[in-house]
Amino acid sequence: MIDIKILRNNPEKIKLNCKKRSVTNIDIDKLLGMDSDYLELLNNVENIRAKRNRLSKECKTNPEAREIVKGLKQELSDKEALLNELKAKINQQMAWLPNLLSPDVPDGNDDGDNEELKSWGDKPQFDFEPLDHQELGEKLDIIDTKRGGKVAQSGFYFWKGKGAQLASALFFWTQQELVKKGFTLFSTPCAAKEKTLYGTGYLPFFADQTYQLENEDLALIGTSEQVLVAYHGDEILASESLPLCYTANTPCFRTEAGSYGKETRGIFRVHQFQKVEQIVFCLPEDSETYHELCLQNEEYLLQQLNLPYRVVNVCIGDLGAPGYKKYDVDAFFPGFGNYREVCSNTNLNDFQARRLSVRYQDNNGTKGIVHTISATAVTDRVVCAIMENFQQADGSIIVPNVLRPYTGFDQIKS
RNA sequence: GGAGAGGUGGCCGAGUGGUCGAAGGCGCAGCAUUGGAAAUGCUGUGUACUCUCACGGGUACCGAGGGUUCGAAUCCCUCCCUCUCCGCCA
Repeated sequence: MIDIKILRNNPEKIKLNCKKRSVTNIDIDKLLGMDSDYLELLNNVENIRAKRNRLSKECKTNPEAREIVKGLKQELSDKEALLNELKAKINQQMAWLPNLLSPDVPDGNDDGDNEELKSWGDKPQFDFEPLDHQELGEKLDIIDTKRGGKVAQSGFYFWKGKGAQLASALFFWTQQELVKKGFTLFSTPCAAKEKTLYGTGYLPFFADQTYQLENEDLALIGTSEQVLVAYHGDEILASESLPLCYTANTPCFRTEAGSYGKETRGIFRVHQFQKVEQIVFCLPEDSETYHELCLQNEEYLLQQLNLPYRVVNVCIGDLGAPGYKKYDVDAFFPGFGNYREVCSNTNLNDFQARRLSVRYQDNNGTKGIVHTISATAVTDRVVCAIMENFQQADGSIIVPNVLRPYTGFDQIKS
């Protein structure tokens, strides 16, 4: 949520931001008009209430006061109804305003315009034609998308046998590494109510991505970010307790409405995947630092796995509405022949925290709204990257050293 | 699923129509006392919105929403949530 005071004091800033982000469904001038109507009416209503409260105290001794207050009732309730209506309309519009942008965010329309910041690792050289993870997975009988479709739907899949062991090893190892780095591990609800999704900015912006449960105010989570950030909703955190660094390993459910084509081959874009997440709550002045720190963690993990990757600074057109600044980390997928996104790391600024009312207070009593960072650690996509990068001529896959203590084997072969 | 109890400020807890934004306690902060601390004493200590250059006002909030009333934490209705016991169960 944008601070409405920014809108009042500097509407041009908000207009420019909307223009940059190609937001056309909000009429800022109309919104401002509604807001000033609202403030005027609010003032009016509060004055009537003040009069009522004053006179009510006299009613015991002064029967005339009672008649005057009775006369105010209808006017007050009419105006209150109008006030509520106006407020709801304003909130509805405000909810669609995208976050402000960091000055670091590059211009651009889509992921092709993202700015590459660095790359790490050597792309593997093969003296054979490398396969993609789907084909490898089928040959080794460790990925089963066919039966995923049979029992659930296309877009669901099974990890099987050593594939499942490899995936479990990756997730467990990642959790351990993050805990070593000071993150608190959570096991979370995998369903969340509307307020939670709204508070984290997934509603209204990504409404078509959520699996809604029938006859319940519940949807399957699209990411543990939704529940981990909302965890501190309506709370005031002591500033000395910050930063709070949280992690969880959960399934993530996404309808992926409208995703077809080559990008969807294999288990790259699916309805359910597993993700280890990094969430940080911090003081506003520290969010840049922790945004970078989460990136370092992502890089550390990929380096430990020895996966070549690049880091990109995501451009305006590819940055979701709640984001203030975002880095993607793309691992190299030899079977696909290109880099593909495995991590995204977003500084959300106070956008979520304002919606959810997550505040801090320091020893002087100064209060403010915290900033949140939401960053991937690893997902199933990283397992796919491991498969494609460490495939051998005979179709087997070498397990990265760091995972061997958790898999109990160093190679997957048919 | 059945039966019961309950939701009040950071926490505990009083409060059944006006003097209640809310006693009392704990916690926290400041001051005094001390070599320093503990203990003790005094003082202060909710949130949000809004008006005002400011000092300082106003409004709202006792789980949520509605109703009754001149006036609701308190009465009525609906919903949500929590706890206890029984049953069932991964």
